[in-house]
Amino acid sequence: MPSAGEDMDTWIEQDRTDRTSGAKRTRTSPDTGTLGKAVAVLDVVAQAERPMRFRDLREVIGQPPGTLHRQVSNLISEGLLQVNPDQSYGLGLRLLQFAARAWSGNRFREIAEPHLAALHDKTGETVHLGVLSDLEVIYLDKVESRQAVRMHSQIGNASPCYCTGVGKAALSALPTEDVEARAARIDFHRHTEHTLADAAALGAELADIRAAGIAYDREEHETGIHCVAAPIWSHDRSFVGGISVTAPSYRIAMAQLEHWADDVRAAAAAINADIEIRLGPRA
Amino acid sequence: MPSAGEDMDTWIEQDRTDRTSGAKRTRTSPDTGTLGKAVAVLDVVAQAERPMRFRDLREVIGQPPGTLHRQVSNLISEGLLQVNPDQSYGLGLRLLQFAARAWSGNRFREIAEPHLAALHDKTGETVHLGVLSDLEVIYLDKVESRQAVRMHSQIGNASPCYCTGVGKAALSALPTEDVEARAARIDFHRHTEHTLADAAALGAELADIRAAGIAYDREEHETGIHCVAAPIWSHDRSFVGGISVTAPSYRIAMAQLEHWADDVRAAAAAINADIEIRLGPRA
DNA sequence: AATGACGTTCCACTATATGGAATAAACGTG
DNA sequence: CACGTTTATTCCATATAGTGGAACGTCATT
Repeated sequence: MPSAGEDMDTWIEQDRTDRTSGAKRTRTSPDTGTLGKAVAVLDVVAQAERPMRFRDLREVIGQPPGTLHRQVSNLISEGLLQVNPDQSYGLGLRLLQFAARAWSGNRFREIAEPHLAALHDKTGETVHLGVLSDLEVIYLDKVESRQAVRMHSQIGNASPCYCTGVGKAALSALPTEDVEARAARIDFHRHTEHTLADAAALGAELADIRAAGIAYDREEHETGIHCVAAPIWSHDRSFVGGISVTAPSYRIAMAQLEHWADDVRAAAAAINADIEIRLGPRA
Repeated sequence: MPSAGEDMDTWIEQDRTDRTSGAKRTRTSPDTGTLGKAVAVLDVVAQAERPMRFRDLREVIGQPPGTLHRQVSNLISEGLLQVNPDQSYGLGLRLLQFAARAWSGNRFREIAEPHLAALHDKTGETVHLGVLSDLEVIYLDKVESRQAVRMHSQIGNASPCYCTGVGKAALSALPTEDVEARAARIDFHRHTEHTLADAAALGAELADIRAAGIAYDREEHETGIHCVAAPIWSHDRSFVGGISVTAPSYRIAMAQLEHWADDVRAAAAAINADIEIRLGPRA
């Protein structure tokens, strides 16, 4: 049993007996066979900075040309991958379609939506909804004042859990053993001078957050941006996430964030109550 | 060679010698093996109206329990699928992450963006960017006045090509043989009383559109909504799409749309020029 | 025109997905 | 509350489907 990090998979066991016994398991998930290799390709294309052509892919993936070619062909046939006019690869449009459904079909998002809107009305600042996915927070929704900044710039994006309000709030909803297991795998990159430095600092911070029911991001991810956040969770904690009110520090003082804490906490509590009702044990 | 419909796959041939010789090929893509089965599962979950539990999936997919279970397990491990608290399946968050990248990394969208904004400034109405994907239009971007309507409600969504402005514009950029091949596969559902009834009507309409360089949707998809659209394309027509200005007919008269036609055509021409420069043969 | 790099196809081989059956867990019901 | 029934999960021999080396096109480069 490799790691006890994932507890949202209790229903379906995912670790199968490791056939390739001494194989290097870098980071990527318990053997998912052909599918795993396929999404590995997608991942490379998704993560890539510069345009990736066949040769570039080959270099990163390390598969022989014949094999890679077929994998890529299949992905293209399925619409998950595209060839740009300049023969570089891009993610396929089918992923957009899937995501549109994933988003609109997401029960958490649906339930949280009105509460986010209310919170935005009350504060006038940007409100986020995010859920924890392993070591990252994925933003599911966003309500903001000026539409100038595009919604898509955030939705679906992932940020580290240890330096965001939503991330720390989400972690605070997990049992400490679980947090410790995850923390051990975190690469604590120092984004700003306020970024938490290590697992110990995170653990201490989380204790405070649990006590208060509120998490602050004090410019820990991006200089000049801070936020108040509160945790939300499903009845069995298989999902944990959070909501936050984010603002630029030059305009909104820390004191103001603290003043909003009650509203944020209340909104989160309301969401949790709704979740309990609509997704609870006896839903 | 089964069908001449897909010409955006010339670079990578996707039809492999059919091992299962007399197999029924309903509609889904030329044998993509394990991957194909996996996305078939995703598709079922995505398309599903009611919540799908294991049993429901099994019924639709028609795979034996053991097999389906492993496929589902793998999808879950990869984050492409999730189990909701009520043990129904939903699309995974990883799809959101991929989509965020697919969107921000899309060259077409990137190039078109400023032109869409300009067109919106000029008209004050909602502007769309969509690309043709087989028989459907997938919306890549949207600029609208009131932010009340959520962006996500459209982005990534697919609409039929035969009853939307963008769709008809896109088709008009394809060679007639190609259009005919696709038209033969279209199910001409009568969304409104103005919806084109069959392939012949579509063909005639497309001739007009080609001549004018402008397509109208005269409440053909949704009653009370009409639009002006113009085609855009890549140098080799491997991608075709369109941009449109959409408005409710009660507020904006047809005459006004016709008045905007020149602007729409000009914007599309500008996008095409940009594409030629930045994605052209000698990019 | 010749060279070389890159991409694609082919086919014997074997790793991997398959599905039937057996097991376990959840569910409803008398 | 125990029973039968439905639904989900595990296991394993088998065969299918993915693999990768090598041979073949194809395009750019000198």
